[in-house]
Order: sequence, then C-alpha cells, then structure tokens
Amino acid sequence: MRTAHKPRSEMIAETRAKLIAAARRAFATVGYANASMDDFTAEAGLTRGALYHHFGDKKGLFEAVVAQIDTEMCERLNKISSRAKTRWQGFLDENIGYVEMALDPEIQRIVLRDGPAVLGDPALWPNANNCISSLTRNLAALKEEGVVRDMDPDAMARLISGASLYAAQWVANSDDPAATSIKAVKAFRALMEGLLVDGKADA
Amino acid sequence: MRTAHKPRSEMIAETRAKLIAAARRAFATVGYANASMDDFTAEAGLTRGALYHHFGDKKGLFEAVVAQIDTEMCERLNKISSRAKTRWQGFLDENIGYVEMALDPEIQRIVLRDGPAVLGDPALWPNANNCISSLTRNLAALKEEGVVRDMDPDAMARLISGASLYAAQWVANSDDPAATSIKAVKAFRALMEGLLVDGKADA
DNA sequence: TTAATTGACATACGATCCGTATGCAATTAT
DNA sequence: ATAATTGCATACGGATCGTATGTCAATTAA
Repeated sequence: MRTAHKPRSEMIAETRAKLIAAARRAFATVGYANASMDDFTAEAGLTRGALYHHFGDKKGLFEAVVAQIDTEMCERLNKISSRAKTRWQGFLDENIGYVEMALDPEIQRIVLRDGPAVLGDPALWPNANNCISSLTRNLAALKEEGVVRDMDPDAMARLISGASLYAAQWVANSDDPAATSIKAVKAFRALMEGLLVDGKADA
Repeated sequence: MRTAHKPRSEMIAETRAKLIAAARRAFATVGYANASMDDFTAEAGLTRGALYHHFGDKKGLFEAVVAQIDTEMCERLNKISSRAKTRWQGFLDENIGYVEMALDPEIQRIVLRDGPAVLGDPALWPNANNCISSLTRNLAALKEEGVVRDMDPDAMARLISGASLYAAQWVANSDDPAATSIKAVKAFRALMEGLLVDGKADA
C-alpha cells in the first residue's frame, strides 16, 4: 500500500539484476570460490532463497554474470572493428582491443581466471562462440580477398584468440600494465603481420 | 618391531609422495574444488593431519602436484627439442609437443584448467618460468641468427605459449581430439612460419 | 642406558558454506 | 471471494575446511 507497485515482472527482473550485480562485485573482488552466497545476497537485500529460485545454484548465477560481461565485451569489440577502414585493420584492432580489455580486473578475474575453471573451455561458452565465429569469418574473408596466406580459419582463430588471451593475462599481472601492454600489442601486431601474403602491412 | 624400519627421512618422503600421488589422482578426476581432503588422504592411508603438517593447506598440496607435473612436462619438452637438428626445428617441435601433451586429461584438468584459477597466472609459476625462459632464449637466439624477424623475444614467447596453450585446450575438449590435433598443429606451424625472415621454412 | 626432546601424524572441535525442504505472503486466475 | 501459483525467506542436515590439541615413535643428550 505504501509503495507504488510496479508490475510484477518488473520486480522480478529487478531482483535478478540485483543478484547479478552483487555477485559480479563479489566474484570480481574475492573470486568465485571465496564468494559467500549468504554474504552477497544479503548485500543485495535478499537471501540465498532468491538465488536458488532464479539461477538454480551458484554456478548458474556465475554463468549469468559471465554472460553479462561477455556481452559487454562483444559490444565493445564490434564497435572497435566497425570503426576500422579496412577489414585487416578491423581484425587487428579487434584483437588488440581484446588484449587491452584485460586491464579491467573484473574481466581478468571473472572471465579469464575463474571462468575456465568453473565453466570449462571458453570456446564452448555461447557468447564466446559468437566472438570466435566473428573472428573466424573475418579470417576466412581475408583469405578469400587474398590478404592473408592460406590456412584453416577456424583453427587459426583459436590460436589467435589464445595468444591475445594470454597476452591479456600477462599484461594484467605485470608490475607495469601500461608499459607491458605496449610491448604485448607490438608483438601481437608482428605475429599477425606474419600472416599477410607478402609480409607487408597495408596500413 | 615387526616392520623393518627404514630411516625416518625416507618414511617422511614416502608419506609426502603418497599424499601427492593421491591428491594428483583426485585433482585430475574430480577437479580441485570437488576433491575432498578427507577422502584422498584416507585413500593414501593417512589423514588431513599429515596434509596440513607437510603442505600447510589444500592449496599448498596442489602447488606440489602442479610442480610435479610441470617438471615432467619440462623434461619431455627438453628431450624433444634436443632431438631436433636445427634450432628452428627444435623450437617448432617443442611447441607442438606442448599442444599434444594437452591430450593428457591430467595435464588438461590440473595444469590448464584448475591451475590458473587456484594459483594465478601460469607465467608466474616457478617451473613455468623455466619453460617460458627456455622458449625466450630460443627465440632470442633465432633472432640473432637471422632466422626470425625482429621482435621482443619475451613478449613473443608469451604470445606463442598462449596460442599453444589455447590450442591444447581446444584439442582436449573437441569431439575428435586426434583429428583436431592435426588441424591445430598445422595452423600453429603456419603461424610460426610467419615469423621467419623470408617466409620460407628451412625444414 | 636412560631420560628428554623433537617432530610426524591423528583426533577433536568449531565455523563456514552449500543444497533441499518447507513455509508464507502476495499476485493472478476462476 | 476463493483457489492456485509463485517469488522469496526460513529452517535444517550434511559436507568440508582450518586449528588446536594429543600421542607415540625416533632421535639426541646425559
């Protein structure tokens, strides 16, 4: 009576969002294993009951958090690659953007560190598949256009995302992330230029 | 009285080995988080008391297990690269050997999946540093000899080990690991050949 | 040889934390 | 208005971890 009642579906979406937000904070700061469900649900003004009702278990909520972050990452990457003038440049920028995103401790901890351990191979996550398949399509197109050498685009996409992922971790864990990031990006660019047909960058 | 007494230091080494072996089996099969200390210490004919005495905590024992596996991996890799005729070939073989090792579920689960989540960035593990620095030295030498293009060997070593690590995970999680392994190795070889000065492999 | 001390390991205990089962209250349907 | 659904809280049992303490054998000292 005293509160202006919103529609029920909206209330539900709100509690889901509150749970995801609180869990996201907890996972990012103390890690998945050390995040107490009692603690961060209370922090959201709720209890574990709500969590189990909406997400099944702790892992289910973790999946939702990862999906949210992953979506944000994909959006940023799409923006980056769409700004590029050439496909090759977009391809480069997208991967470099990925490396630089790992400077975000939230991405570092949740997506890169705990994610694979809790959810398994990142390549099998729904959203990661989107990102990798985008990378694969770009590679295939670049091959068609004669920009890069002959290769299996799918396999190469895995290798490249592995290199950038690892570079990201290296950057994030280094003493001087900014400086290391520059070195990593330069080396990554060199590695990618080796894929060009004539060994000359067109940029 | 009834048992022939071995020297005490030997008994201690034995219990340590038994704990590591039992933990290694448990970590490999059910993963770090689901491995019950009560269970696998009992399986070794001991209790958690011995574990805490020797390794401090669960993570300490996990470190010992990882170190053991890591040492074995390094030995295998060194053998591989020492058999090669040229430095470049050894460099290739060593990395390809790394990819193929990931077919071992023990390595897959303990070193590649749970390891980074529990112990952090693999590049900071003592033994992994040995492996990476070996890779770095090889790259630096190859650059000196004019075999590969100009680059920062340290940064490039990270990227390459990332690519091979990720390829390894891809192989291990695929439906047909043997077939995927072939594709991964081929793509990896192509990626590496891009580093050569003239774009021609000398093998 | 015997007494003292160290140390390897077991046992006991308390504190979390998780998952399920149950309960309640508010909304929706009839 | 009554019944059914459902979002969420509460209550309970079980598993696991870390510490604190105990015990007994092996080494060392006297």
